[in-house]
Amino acid sequence: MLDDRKARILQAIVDDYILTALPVGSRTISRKYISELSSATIRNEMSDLEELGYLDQPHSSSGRVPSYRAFRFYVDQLMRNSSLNTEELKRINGMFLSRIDKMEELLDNTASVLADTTAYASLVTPPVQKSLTLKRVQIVPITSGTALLIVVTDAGVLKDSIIRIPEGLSDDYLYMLSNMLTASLSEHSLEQAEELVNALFSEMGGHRELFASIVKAMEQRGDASSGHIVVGGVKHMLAHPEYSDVERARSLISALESKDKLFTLLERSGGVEMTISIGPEMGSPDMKDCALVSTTYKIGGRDVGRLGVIGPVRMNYPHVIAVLSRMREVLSGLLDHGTDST
Amino acid sequence: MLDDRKARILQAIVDDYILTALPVGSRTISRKYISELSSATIRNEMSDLEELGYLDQPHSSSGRVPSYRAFRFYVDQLMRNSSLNTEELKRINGMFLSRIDKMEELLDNTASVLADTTAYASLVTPPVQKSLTLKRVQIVPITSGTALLIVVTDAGVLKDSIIRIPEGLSDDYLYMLSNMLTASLSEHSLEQAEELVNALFSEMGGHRELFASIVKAMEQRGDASSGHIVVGGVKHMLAHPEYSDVERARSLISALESKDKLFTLLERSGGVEMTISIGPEMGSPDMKDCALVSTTYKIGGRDVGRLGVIGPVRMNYPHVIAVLSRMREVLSGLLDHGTDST
DNA sequence: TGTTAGCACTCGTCGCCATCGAGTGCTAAC
DNA sequence: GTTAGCACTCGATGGCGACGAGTGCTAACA
Repeated sequence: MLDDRKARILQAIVDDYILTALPVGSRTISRKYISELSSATIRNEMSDLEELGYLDQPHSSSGRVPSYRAFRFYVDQLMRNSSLNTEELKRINGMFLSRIDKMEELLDNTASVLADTTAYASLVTPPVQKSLTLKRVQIVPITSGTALLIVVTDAGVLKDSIIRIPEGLSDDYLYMLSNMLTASLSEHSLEQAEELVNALFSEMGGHRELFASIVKAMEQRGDASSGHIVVGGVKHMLAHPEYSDVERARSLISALESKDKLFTLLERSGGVEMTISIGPEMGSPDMKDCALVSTTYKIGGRDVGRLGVIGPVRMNYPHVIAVLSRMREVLSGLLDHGTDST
Repeated sequence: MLDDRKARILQAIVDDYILTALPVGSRTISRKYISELSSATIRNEMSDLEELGYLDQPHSSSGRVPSYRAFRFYVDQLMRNSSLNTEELKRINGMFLSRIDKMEELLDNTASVLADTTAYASLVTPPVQKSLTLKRVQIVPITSGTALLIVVTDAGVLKDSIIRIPEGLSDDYLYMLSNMLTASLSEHSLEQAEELVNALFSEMGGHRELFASIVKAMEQRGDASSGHIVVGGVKHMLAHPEYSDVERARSLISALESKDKLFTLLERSGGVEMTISIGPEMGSPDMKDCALVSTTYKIGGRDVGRLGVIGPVRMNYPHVIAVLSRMREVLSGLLDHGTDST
């Protein structure tokens, strides 16, 4: 643990570094942040902080740069809450205004707003409804051998998929079957669906493959990893000096285009309300000078998806956290009306 | 028009420039491409070509760089067809192998393969079915005030959207209505849908708003601009030396993130089978050192969507064209089975 | 008349060096 | 324990000369 003065100096260094991305010197701290102390005193403290692993020195006669450990400490102990100004609130609330019918579009919008208000890159996962309550199941024939399985939950129709059906089933049979499925699944969660469908099958008999493909489609449905991830605001990343080196920019963009990697990144923090991963904690070497702040959003009180912001390690954490908090509220509110979909 | 020798020299210059991205000198041409001519002769010709506007000279004692006009000429007159090697064919055909149920996923895959085999960025638009034949229409209730309108065409279910419905309609009424809609719309095109729905309304009477929202949803459906665009392989762009300048990279990525811009870009070339836009032809100043090669893909013999490749102006056009041609065949073939969807 | 060898000239790139200044560590005085 | 002072470090900046790729021009040649 650091004593008060060291913590205060470390905070000043991190604050300044977040602002400028330049190594911070003792004189700067003394003049701009802690005028009661002379630069010499601060120099001594900085020397200690370096020894403790909180600061790095790019070369022996330059200012100090906060290490990953300093940011960890900053995030855990030093950081103060930030609040949004009215303009930012207005922009976020603006998402309410335009009626959005398609989930796809809502996610794209969310990603843009998130990226533009933070000036970093953003990640948004579509909602997964493993735990959502089923409202209705309907099978709509497409061709003679295929049909569309539509699953409506309390959060709207979140996805739909193609299933194979035996040839020669009449529309009315499928309609009837849909009604029976709806009757037996309604108000249950997707997790319970499999056994309920099987129960219905053993009761009704009939087309084994049909029931099997329904079960399979529902399983896929609950599996979040099949869903993709919306990425926004990559352009903002290139504006930060840490990416003035094209090689770095390239590997970052590479990482941001690998949806799988992003997915495990978001998934790792599970349902935790607000998670921060910094530098090496990101796992991937491509992202070792990035940080990710992510949060969940809810439908009907249950976590169904994640919002995240990826920025450089020296990102403005308090602001990002404030934006994310607000966004999750807005998005959760929007989705809880249960009328939006696809 | 250029005489044979000038054309040959221009071709050599463009070829070399495409390979190296460096200004090309007369000696290089003489040694590597046209050994029957001395560098001095080529120098004279190059001087002429510069006068004619086909070459630029970055500074007075450096080699020549092909101008936009040279690339136009190259593309229109000089370029020879290229064919794909077996490895590339294998990769493209690999898209067939994994059974893909979701349109979303198919498009993502297409974009990745397209980007990775060309090593440029790729664009893919989802199919639009203005001209497709309707097979079935079904209204699936979601909540008491909303329903999902599902439109099945000969290319599968391409999209579906939420409509408002009057409260208190029974499921069976909607099912009946769906069957009537299907009966009257089936085998007609989406363009004709509006009047047919209106005709059905005046025949049946009843819920005016319901019919209105069906018409509205179908209109939106046919409107391609509502669909989004899948972009892939942005990482490849940063590997090219023209984007070693971060500012340029930033404005390119900015452009690639603005789906609207991309959309008009693709739309402009309408249904033309293979279009090439070079540099200034791209319209946007953000993309003035890019080129776009784009093509259509078909469902049931009709153009429904576009594939495009965005690269630097000095991109490998013959190869890109070969890849695009093959991709459109594969994709069209895949979609023509009519069983893939959402 | 078209082609080519030769040559002077241009101009960007690279490496070298001196200068500058931000920032440090250390010492000595307060 | 704090601070003023000072020598020192080291990256950044800018000037300078050497280098070389490439040019345009001229004169000789087929």
